[in-house]
Amino acid sequence: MASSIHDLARHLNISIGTVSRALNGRADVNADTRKRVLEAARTLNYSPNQSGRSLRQGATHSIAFMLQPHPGDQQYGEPFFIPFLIGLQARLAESGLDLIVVMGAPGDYQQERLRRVVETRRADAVLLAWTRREDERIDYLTQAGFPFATLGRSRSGAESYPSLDLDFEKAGADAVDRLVARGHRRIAAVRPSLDLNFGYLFLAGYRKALRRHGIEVDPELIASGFINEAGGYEVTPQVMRSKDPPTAIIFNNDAMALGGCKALAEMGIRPGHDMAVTVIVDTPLCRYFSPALTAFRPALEPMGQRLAEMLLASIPAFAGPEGPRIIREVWPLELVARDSD
Amino acid sequence: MASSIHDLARHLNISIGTVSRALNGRADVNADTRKRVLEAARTLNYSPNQSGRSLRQGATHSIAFMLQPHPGDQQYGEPFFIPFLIGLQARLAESGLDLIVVMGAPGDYQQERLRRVVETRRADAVLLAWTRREDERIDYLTQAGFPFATLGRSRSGAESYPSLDLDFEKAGADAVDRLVARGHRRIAAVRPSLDLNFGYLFLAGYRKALRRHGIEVDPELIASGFINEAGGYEVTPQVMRSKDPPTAIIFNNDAMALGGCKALAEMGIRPGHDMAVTVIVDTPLCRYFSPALTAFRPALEPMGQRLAEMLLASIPAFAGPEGPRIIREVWPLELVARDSD
DNA sequence: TGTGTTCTCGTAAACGTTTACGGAAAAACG
DNA sequence: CGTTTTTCCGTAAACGTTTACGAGAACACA
Repeated sequence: MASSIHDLARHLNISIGTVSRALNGRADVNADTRKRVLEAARTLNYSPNQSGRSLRQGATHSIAFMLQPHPGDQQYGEPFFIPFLIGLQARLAESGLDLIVVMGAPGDYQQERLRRVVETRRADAVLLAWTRREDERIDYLTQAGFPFATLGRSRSGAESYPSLDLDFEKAGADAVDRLVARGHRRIAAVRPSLDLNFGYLFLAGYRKALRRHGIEVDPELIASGFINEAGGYEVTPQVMRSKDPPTAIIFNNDAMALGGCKALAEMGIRPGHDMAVTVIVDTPLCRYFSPALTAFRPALEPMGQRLAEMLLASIPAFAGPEGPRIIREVWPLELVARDSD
Repeated sequence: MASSIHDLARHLNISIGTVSRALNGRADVNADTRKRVLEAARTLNYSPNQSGRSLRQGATHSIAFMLQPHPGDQQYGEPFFIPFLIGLQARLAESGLDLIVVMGAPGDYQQERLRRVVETRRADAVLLAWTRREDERIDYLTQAGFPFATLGRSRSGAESYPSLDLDFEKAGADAVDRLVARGHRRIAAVRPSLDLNFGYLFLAGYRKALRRHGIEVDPELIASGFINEAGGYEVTPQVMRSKDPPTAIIFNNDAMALGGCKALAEMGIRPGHDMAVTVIVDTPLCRYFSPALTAFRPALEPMGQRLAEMLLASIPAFAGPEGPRIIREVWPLELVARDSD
């Protein structure tokens, strides 16, 4: 059924060593022989068995992407990851790498699955998303000496790994700037309760910008909840109970924003009329919601491509001739003004 | 760094054969030895190298999911697949299988990528989505004798493979029934232009139900376009040009519905007031659109789980003691009544 | 005690590659 | 022509497993 390199060698009456060298583009093989080998490979429909290569080379030619669910989140950051995956996979495929997607039950934080991937050498490197402020996965991987990169920053691991993140701090500040310019002074912030790093960055930018405008940061206007619709629905009323309620709310997540808008609607408050609403990470949902939500949009597909590149550049086996490099980048979020503010 | 079975054997002063047998739960190993081996494996942090197992066993312990993009579709059926993937991966993980996600550039129909997966024996089986009426991928896989299952039916391959599909025919009919019951007689249908099988099924149900109600099927009320927002936006006006325009439109896809609603809005037609709108496959977008779109909802996560089960049941190596079975199922879509009809 | 059976384990081959090594032939050079 | 270099290829080991086979020991039974 499956033709092996032996079949090919027998068919050509040469040794398997030569066949392998010809196929792998090594220099020490006659040009004519190489041509014959390549041709025979095509007609015999031969392609090398991956398991064989992996075993011999000690490389699996695949990358594991750990899709990290949260407690209380049933959606896995739903619309966010698909375009990212598209870019990621496209770039990996260029280098002949496959993408293994690993998910887990919400709440286990995937340490177990991660260990399994690493210990069974199932992938040559892993990609982490939803980085936390202190991230034990990063500690584990650095300590194990396993190649990895992250989508998002963290305080763990001494920045000795490639990472690509969005500039949530600037987005938070930009959101405040825009609202202030439109006359708002009482601006609330709704963010995830977990120690997700982007939540901290967002809040830092929010605070900094308020201070820059001479506006006092009011703890009553800051709420945190589960990073999903229910979370937004639950905590948004908190900021409305302030004696001096906000005239604008910045949500750190699309799902929380949708839940928040539902809560607002039940209080008779209409986003875009009675309340300015801004969302930090744009998704299709923001666009189709009514009113369409002003949001900050990431370039997800290019991000996927770029992170794949960065990961590859950090691995000696895949890096170019100039050797492996650790690249860390922070990408901007682009304002998409719509009807909600 | 990585401990192999040899290290374990040396440490225990027994042969690697015994270690392997102990680890794999074979019968011919002393209970005491087995205990010692398992304990040592734990302390030495040993887990078997996947490439080694794969090579020896001729099985990769992974399943490839071919995410099929369409020409003109940049979204890869975006929100649809994430919950499906969650269920799929969860079930596969239970059996120790990894999930490889393969995407491709839109338009190439992925034959090339599929061949690569099959020929390099990168996965033990593949999973196809977006099945077409006549699907060359199915023909290729059956002819190659490669295990696979499909999300969706097809006319190809003589039904000799497991498949899980949604009952688009019944959904199409139910949608018509509901609209007729609400007094509509001029009901339009907007469907994808490609030979996607679910488009045929939907249209068949639509036609059948109309006839059952004694309503003539008017070709002017049926339009097809690219299965994305732009496609819906482009072709929806066609059905409005009829001398006797529709009072209701059934969209076969959420993205097309959104595009269609945009076109309607530009004509001053408000879904839910001047026009009843129904969508066959519900997504979060339908829920948050304004007006919220009445839609038929699939149970995506259970579907993922079930299809994984069905695929495993069809593979001798993974099937239970009663041997491999080909299972084909059709699941219902559940009506979610909202504000658009 | 002799024979047959059962338990348990070691030996070694095999899976399909890649690659270090060495050697024969050809080419280059004096 | 003799020597050195280059070109090309075959040999065989290695990667880490699993497993067929056989053998020794222990046991059961007559």
